[in-house]
Amino acid sequence: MKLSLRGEYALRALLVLGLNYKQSVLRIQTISQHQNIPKRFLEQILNDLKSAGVVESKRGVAGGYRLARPPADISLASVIRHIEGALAPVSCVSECFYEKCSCPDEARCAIRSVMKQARDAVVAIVEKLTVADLCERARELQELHANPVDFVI
Amino acid sequence: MKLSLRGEYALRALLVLGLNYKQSVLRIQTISQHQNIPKRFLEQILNDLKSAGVVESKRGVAGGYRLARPPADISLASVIRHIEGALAPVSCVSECFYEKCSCPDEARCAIRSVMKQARDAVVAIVEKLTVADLCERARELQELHANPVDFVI
DNA sequence: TTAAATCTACACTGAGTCAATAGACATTTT
DNA sequence: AAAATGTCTATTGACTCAGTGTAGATTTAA
Repeated sequence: MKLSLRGEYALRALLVLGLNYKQSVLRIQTISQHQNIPKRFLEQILNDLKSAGVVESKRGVAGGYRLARPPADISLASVIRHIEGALAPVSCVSECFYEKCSCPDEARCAIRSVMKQARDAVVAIVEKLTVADLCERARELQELHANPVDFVI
Repeated sequence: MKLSLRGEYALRALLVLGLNYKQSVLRIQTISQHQNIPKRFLEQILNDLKSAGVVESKRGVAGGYRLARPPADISLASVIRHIEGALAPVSCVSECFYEKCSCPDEARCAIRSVMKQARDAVVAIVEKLTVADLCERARELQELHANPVDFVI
C-alpha cells in the first residue's frame, strides 16, 4: 500500500469530520484551513467520498459536509480502496483488484508468496481500524501532548 | 509499499540468480526468457543492482551476471529500498526516506500513527527475508506441486 | 586478428498518473 | 435579488513508468 496525497487528504478530512460527528455540517474551507489542504483539490476528494457513500453534503449558504454513517462503520480499508485501489504491493496478490502477472507460474511463485504475507499484514491493520478509532487515537495523542508525563525518575 | 514492474523484475531475477549461486554466470537472455521479462529492460535493472553491489557481471562472449554476495546476506528490504525507495505508505513515517508532510502537527497526527503501524508490519517481513529464503520457498513450492498431498480421506 | 556474443551507457519516447487549477453552473439561505 | 456555498467537467504541467534505440566497450573463440 502506498498513499498518494489524495488518499492522505481523504483520511485527514474524514478524521476532522469524525471529530465533528453528530454536529452540523463542516464547510470545505474550514477543513481545508484546519488540515492545510488545497481547497479546490479537497472539493474533488469530498465529492469522490460522497459518491462512495462515506460522506453527505448540504448545499447552499450554510452548506458543507458531514459523515454519512457512524464513524465506527467506516473502515480505513474501504476508504483507501476507494481512493487508491489495491492495498496489496503487487496486484497478483490483491483480493479486490486481482490482475494476473507475467511470471511463469503464479501458483509456485516465491515472490508472490512473500507479497501475500505483506498484503495480509497491512490489510489486517486497516481492515480493523475505523474512522472512530482514528478519532480516539487523535484524542489520546492530544491528551498525551497536553499533559506530558515525565517518565524520568 | 508498492512494487512497480521494475521492482518485481528485480526480485524475480535475483531469485533465479540465487538458485544458481556458486555456479557460473547467467546470461541476461537466459533470465529474461525464464522469467518472461523484456530483455532490454532487464539489462537496466541488473545494471542498477550491480551499482548497488548486489550482483556482479562478467563481460564478453561467455559473460553474464551472478550474485555478488551470499543469498542469505541480501535482504529483500535492501533490494526494494534501492529499486523503489521508501517501504512506508507515506514518507512522513519512513525511516530511510523521511519527508515532512503537510499536516498541522506531525507529533499528534493519528493517521501518521496508523501508517507507522502499517510500515512496521511490512518492514518486519521484508527486513527479515533474504534471497536465500526466497530460494528455499521456491524449492518448497516446487516440491509441493510435484508431490501434491491429498488431504481428502 | 577478426568476428561474435555479451555487457555498458545514455538518450529518448509514448502513455499514463498526480496534484492541482479553471470556469461555469446549481442550490440554498438571507 | 445577492451572496455563499457545493457540483461538474475539463485542462494543465510536472512527473514517472516501462520500454526502445543507438552506439559503444570488452571478452572469448575461431
